[in-house]
Amino acid sequence: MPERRKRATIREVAQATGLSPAAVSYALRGIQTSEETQERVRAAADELGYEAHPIARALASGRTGMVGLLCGSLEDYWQQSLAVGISRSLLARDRYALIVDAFNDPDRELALARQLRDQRVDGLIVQSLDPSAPLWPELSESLPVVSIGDALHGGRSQGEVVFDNRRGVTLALEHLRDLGHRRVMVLTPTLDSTPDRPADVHVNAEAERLGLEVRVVVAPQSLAETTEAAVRALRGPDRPSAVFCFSDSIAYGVYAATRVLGLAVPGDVAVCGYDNHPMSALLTPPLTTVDWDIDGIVHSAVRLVVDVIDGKPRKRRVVREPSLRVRESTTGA
Amino acid sequence: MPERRKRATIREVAQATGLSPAAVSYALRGIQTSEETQERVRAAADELGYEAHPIARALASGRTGMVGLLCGSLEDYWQQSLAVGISRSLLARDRYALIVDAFNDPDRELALARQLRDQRVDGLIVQSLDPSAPLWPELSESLPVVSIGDALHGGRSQGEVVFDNRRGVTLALEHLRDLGHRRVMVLTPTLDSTPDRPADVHVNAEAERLGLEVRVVVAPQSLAETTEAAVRALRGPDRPSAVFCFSDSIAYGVYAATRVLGLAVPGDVAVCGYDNHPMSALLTPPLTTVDWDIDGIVHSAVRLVVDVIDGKPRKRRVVREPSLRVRESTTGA
DNA sequence: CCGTTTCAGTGAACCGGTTCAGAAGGCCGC
DNA sequence: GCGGCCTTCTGAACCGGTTCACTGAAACGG
Repeated sequence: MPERRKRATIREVAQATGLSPAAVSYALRGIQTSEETQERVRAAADELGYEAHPIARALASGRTGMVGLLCGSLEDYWQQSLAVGISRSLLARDRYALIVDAFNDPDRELALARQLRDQRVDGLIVQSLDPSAPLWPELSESLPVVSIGDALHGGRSQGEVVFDNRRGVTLALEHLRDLGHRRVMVLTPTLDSTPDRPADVHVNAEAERLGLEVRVVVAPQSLAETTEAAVRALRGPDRPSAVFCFSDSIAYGVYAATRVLGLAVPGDVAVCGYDNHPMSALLTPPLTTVDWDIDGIVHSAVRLVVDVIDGKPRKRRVVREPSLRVRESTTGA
Repeated sequence: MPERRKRATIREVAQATGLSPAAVSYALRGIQTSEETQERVRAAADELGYEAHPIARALASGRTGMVGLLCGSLEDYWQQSLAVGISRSLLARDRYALIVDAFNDPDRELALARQLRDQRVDGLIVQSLDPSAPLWPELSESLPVVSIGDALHGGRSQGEVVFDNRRGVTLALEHLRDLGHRRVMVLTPTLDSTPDRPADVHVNAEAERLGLEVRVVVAPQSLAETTEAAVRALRGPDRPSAVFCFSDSIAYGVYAATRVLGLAVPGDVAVCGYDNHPMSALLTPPLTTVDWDIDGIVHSAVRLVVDVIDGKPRKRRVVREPSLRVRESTTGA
């Protein structure tokens, strides 16, 4: 085990400048001291190679400079991008992200939330699997919690970045209707308990409004299973003329199914996705999909949590609107 | 700003049990105390809702339980998967990853490495942009450093997970030769300073050995530019019969180029990638590519760094071998 | 039976900052 | 000339654990 080089402490800087440790502490943070003293302290600190010890600072001040990021599942491209973006964005604000993955297990999610609190993160960004869990209100009282995707029920969390999924559904279905489709199949990850994608309710309402005949089908997790399910659904004589998938990866399964069945996209069946995965532009044909502006979401979430941590009053709730990326999987070449 | 609920300290547990704080500290870690005392202490701790304070522990013991992960660029799918995997793997060992992104800037990389050291991470996993930087030897002396992808020059880092890229090149080129190709174009991200993908040197040597005529072309960063470059390269009369891309995303650009030019894959031109991005199996046609077993790499790196931190003697160097995923982009349907 | 180990537990120092109450000095107005 | 206020700085407590040197007692060995 390598030996850590001993670094200068604040007391040594104090000794070098003839000041008290307290004065040095203040001076280094630029408060409660004269310009001249600050200058002198900085010089001495540089001289000695002094660097603040974040751990000691955290213990004394109660803030760690770390923000917990609790993800439902990092398997998911979407959450992965979010995690990476948030990590970068926090770093730009001199904070670190502690990224943690619940592996799609709500129990584990709650355990990890506690664990992060015990790690003394300054705040928490969470895209919850189970926003109604009783832990959230409790947690929100002891540290700033910002939720992404859906408000945490019951707890008045300190911030929310909400996706307007209804708008996303509307965009996709209107697009399909405008292209003349009447019979649309909707493939959704799960029907219930995906609070951020309330497919069943809103899809049916919108379909009614637009005069569409929809059939909602649950897609399994894996690509292979999704492909099978799509093959079954597209084989019958009452094949829909368009498929709306509630995630791009489901759409990939549909693409695979069309290959199996020898169907042309969009000639025999139009396909519309949800997420705008970068890969979706590269498929043959490129996939029409609902785009979510990840950067904007990241920015909102980080800004919310940081402002709450810093005690700045902030708008508590940000709603992000999706847009539709129209490509050839619905319009043809 | 929400008020943090005050939690029980070790001294309160000591008071409750009539022991000294030191005894409680020992008992909770199961050392230096009798079974019976440990039991009593645990009971009292549960009673009081005591949870260890990681920050205080870190300050006193000098270990934070955090491992820094320094990535060259999280833009890259490859590094993103690695980061996510490492983060999960560390979590499973009760440690946290501090993920940090250098945005492809070697200077920033070094600054971040220092910053992580100052954050007192217990160890560092790094996929360096610049393994020859003079900082590495210095850093390796003050904390465990494990490099992924290429050994850190000069510094005897505490561990290395090395990719056998030569083997990857060999696999791909042999595969193409076996299919009868003679004129192969190689698309590589950059010629120099990609130590983990020493394309130019080894490609030429292997091509010679296999009797292939290769042309090495540098692919730009973005997909659009890559597509343009590929269009230019594939348009001329001396079009190669196969393209070997040093990353799957470059291959995506080649796919786009073949669409522009109306070329059939693999009929007019066979394409082989490198990385085995999950999406590559979904393209039309599915992409033949060199696969790297990310889980294995993750596991090796985490194991190395954790063992060094824990002072366990370990094999210092692990070499990972790639395998070839043969799909239709070279063999046809 | 007495000297030597081992074991369980104690007290105090320590990790390296922050923060609070208070003191010294300078400046102000009256 | 004096009370009051502001600025700058100090001393000491504190954050909440860990660890080291040491003690008393029990176990052990010859």
